[in-house]
Amino acid sequence: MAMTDKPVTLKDVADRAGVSTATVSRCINLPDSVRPDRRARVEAAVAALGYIPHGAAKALASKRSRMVGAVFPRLNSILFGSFFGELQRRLDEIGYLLVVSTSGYSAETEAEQIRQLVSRGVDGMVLVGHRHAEDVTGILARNRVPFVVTWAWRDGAEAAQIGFSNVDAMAKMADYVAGLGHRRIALISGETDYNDRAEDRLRGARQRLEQLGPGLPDGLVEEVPFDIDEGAAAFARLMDRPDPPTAVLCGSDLFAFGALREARRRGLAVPGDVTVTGFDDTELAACTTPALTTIGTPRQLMATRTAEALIDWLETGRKMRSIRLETDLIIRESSGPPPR
Amino acid sequence: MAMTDKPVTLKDVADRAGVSTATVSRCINLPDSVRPDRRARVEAAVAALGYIPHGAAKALASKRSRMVGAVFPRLNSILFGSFFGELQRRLDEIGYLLVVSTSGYSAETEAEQIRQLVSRGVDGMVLVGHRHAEDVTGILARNRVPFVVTWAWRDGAEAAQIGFSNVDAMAKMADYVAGLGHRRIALISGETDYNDRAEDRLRGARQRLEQLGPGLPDGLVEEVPFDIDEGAAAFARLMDRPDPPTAVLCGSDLFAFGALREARRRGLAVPGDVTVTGFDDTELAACTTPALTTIGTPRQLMATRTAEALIDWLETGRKMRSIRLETDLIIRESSGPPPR
DNA sequence: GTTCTTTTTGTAAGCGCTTACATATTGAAA
DNA sequence: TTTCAATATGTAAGCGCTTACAAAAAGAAC
Repeated sequence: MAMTDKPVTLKDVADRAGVSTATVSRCINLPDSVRPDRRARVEAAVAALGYIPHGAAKALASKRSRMVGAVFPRLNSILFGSFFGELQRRLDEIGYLLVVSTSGYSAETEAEQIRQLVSRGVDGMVLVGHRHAEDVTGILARNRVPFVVTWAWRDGAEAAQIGFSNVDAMAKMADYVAGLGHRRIALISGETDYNDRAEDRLRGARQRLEQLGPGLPDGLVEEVPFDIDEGAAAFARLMDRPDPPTAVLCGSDLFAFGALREARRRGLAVPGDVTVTGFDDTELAACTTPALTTIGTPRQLMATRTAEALIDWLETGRKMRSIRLETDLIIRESSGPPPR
Repeated sequence: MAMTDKPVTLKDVADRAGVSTATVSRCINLPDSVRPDRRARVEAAVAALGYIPHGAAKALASKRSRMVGAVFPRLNSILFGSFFGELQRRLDEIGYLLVVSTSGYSAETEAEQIRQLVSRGVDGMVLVGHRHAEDVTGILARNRVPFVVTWAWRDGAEAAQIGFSNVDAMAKMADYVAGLGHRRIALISGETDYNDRAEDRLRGARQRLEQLGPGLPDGLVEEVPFDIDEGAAAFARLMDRPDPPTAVLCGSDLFAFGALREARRRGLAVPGDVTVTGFDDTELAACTTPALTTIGTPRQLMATRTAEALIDWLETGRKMRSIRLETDLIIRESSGPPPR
């Protein structure tokens, strides 16, 4: 295949095809602008030499990398997996590469990662939530990197957003559980520092429960890191109270899985003794025993729309418009009336 | 901050600090080679201007992108999540960026994606399994892109590998289940086309079961796509047979989750009526009812070692040596003696 | 102070590609 | 044919950085 020992360049192709480098470049980027016979010659040369374009050179010359960056809190969890996978797939289809990094739920780290990605020359970015370190929007603006906020929704937000209202979603769940007759309702929440999704969910539950009567006293709110075992431990603490709740809302399916495990360990029936609900409707929510009542979040749709809208923005230069998506209350088996 | 409207370049920093571009470059890449006073001036200029290096230019000039590529079958599943997340985290620590794409379990697509990543200039690659399209190793070799194979182990393989033996792992499970007294044992396997992990697991089970007596007749092997629902359906087909198995080995926890769900739907007790085992020990294997007996795969360790060894290879130029990792049989509640 | 070595800095030539702009070719109309 | 517009191609100037190499400065030894 390769004639020489060094990587094949555009120039090599041009020489072999007997045309200028400009023509080869056009064959690749604007094929219609070169006459068919020449194009055929060039394509033959490309194939014969096994030419692979040099992305960095391309990016440098064209000032576009066709890379989109994303910073997620974590990757090693079922939470972001489906969103991320779909996002990657869609971007790939449109010819963009997704580069991803993680913030570990720290605003500092997130800012650092964003800087990294900007330095790598991403054309656009996908962020999670509205809350970020001070300088983030500045950096993004100064470097003209369009970005979308996902997983959240704020009315009238300046930033482009494709997401759902965490407040409303959790309120919906609170509504349902209170409607079942529960009067002592607890919440296992993710840590709310620099996490506006967790904060919104907490607020949604609290507002609605206060409105409906039961309220949500501080003692019944456990704020813990996103993790199954933490969920289990938080559930244990709640049930060890002198006045344990009859329903435990979880800010994440992850917590609910832990809670279910702990309930089983203690011989507590769900929902007979205590109702447990999740949030996210992850792949496995339907597989637990009992199957989990939870909030369905439109992760796949959110990913698809994000990819499409962001790329459109990048290609046309016209700022995308935000899209508000809806969540669903999914009632399975883990919820029921309080024990009497 | 920024004085002009355009992105800040090395030259801008150099002008402001009153030094040459070479000196600025050195401040960034070999800080020790420039005198402290000048370095301070440069650093001040960098800070004042908010300079962010241009990755593409850097890559073009230095012929190193500090990017590592990875192609996974899928991303939107719990299977690769923990491996991937850890890999990303480790690479980031060492200053490398992970760019990832998916093959959808197709060799064609995988080759395409690898070409893409090579074109993007990745310095190294992480692949899953040993089986790839024809030209893959050629492309990688010609472009001098070192790569590691993960999730699998082949004695004497030429490629660098960090993984475990899927054959041995599944044999271990077969051993255990046969030892429990089962004589009709079925297997729900992932599709084996272009998937040597699934193939190895199938082979491991078959070899060992033949050796031990029960054997693994074709009728008791369901080969389906990696998916919970497919697992449930396969389990249903197996149990609908006139002579249903007393134990169902699953080639993935995913299948097992589906099987458990279907068993519950049918009122089958696990393990009373039928034993179900998984593979991978995903986060949730301990949370199902009954908790899943499965094979623990060293995903985190594999990720850590992969990152370290690959980067070492890239930096020193000395080919890394392969590392064989071990799997564990994890016995929980979903397995027991056959009904009598 | 000299002289010679060592360290620090600057100069400038690319890295592989895109893209104005200039030039050449084509084909239709006259 | 000739003429002119339209189209296709080539020329060459960068894109922002790294890095030989050359030049200058600093330090050591005398």
